[in-house]
Amino acid sequence: MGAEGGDTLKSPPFAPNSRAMTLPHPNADQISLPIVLAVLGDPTRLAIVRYLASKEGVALNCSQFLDLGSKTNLSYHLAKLREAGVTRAEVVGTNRMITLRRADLDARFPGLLDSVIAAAGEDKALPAVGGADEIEIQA
Amino acid sequence: MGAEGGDTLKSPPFAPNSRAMTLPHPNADQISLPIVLAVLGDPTRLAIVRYLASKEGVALNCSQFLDLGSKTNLSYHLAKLREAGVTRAEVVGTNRMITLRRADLDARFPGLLDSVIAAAGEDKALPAVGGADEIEIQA
DNA sequence: TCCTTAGTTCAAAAGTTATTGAACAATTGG
DNA sequence: CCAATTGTTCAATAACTTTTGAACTAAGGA
Repeated sequence: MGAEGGDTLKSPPFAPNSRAMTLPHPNADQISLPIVLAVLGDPTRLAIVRYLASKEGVALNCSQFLDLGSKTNLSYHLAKLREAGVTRAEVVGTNRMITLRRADLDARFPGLLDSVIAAAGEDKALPAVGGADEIEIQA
Repeated sequence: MGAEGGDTLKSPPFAPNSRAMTLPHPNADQISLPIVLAVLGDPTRLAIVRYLASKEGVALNCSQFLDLGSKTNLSYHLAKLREAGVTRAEVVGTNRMITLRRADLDARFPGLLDSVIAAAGEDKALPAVGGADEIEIQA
């Protein structure tokens, strides 16, 4: 991945967050540029971000991305995105409702997310989330 | 690095370019977003790009970056940047004159380079060329 | 309660990337 | 020509990252 991304799936260096119910996220000022770039530099994760951007305002659960990989593999990639500060995951029952951290990213790295999303939209080589059965749950 | 970057230091999938005198570069339409992001997601390479941006218009040779790593290591990172299409390296004598491929990057990914450079400029954790990162030991 | 759905964790295997030093090649200045 | 300068290549190794399946937890519905 390049930039050292911390522990991934180990004891969080982030918020207090004990006794599970929320997942660890960096706060805005802890978001690192090289880590964000490295995390976005993976086609699966870039495809996740592109899809999230295309549904902005809607919180999606992990199963929405099953076209992009196995359940286990998505769990891994979604954790990377969350730990890098690119996405936020809110626990709702057995679901993780996932959103882009647009405001935080725009504040830290103005223009970056927009240019990445626009360019990703043009990228024919990226894997895509197929337009089949979509169960969107409103925020 | 994430995105599959091709062979690196092997037979070029790019231009004809036989019998060394020019180095292999992708042309603009071959530049891939995930590969560029993955390549920029390394602190050393991001520092190289930041420094190139700070000297835009000037072609720098590899030795300029020696603060960021060993000669061999820089050769490796500069090859990655070149192969991803982020930089151009022109052979001039024993030197490789290195420039940012700003026009090509702006054409392919509008706004991306500017936002990365601006954000990298704010990043206190990145290694620096001008000695800002150096620990000076007194005699 | 039992079953299903949603997602995580673990450990192993595979694959990639980064770093190193020694050896090399090409150019240029003395 | 010789030596210095510039940078590449090679092979080894270290250090990650990604992918996988099996086992697991937690919540919610029948």
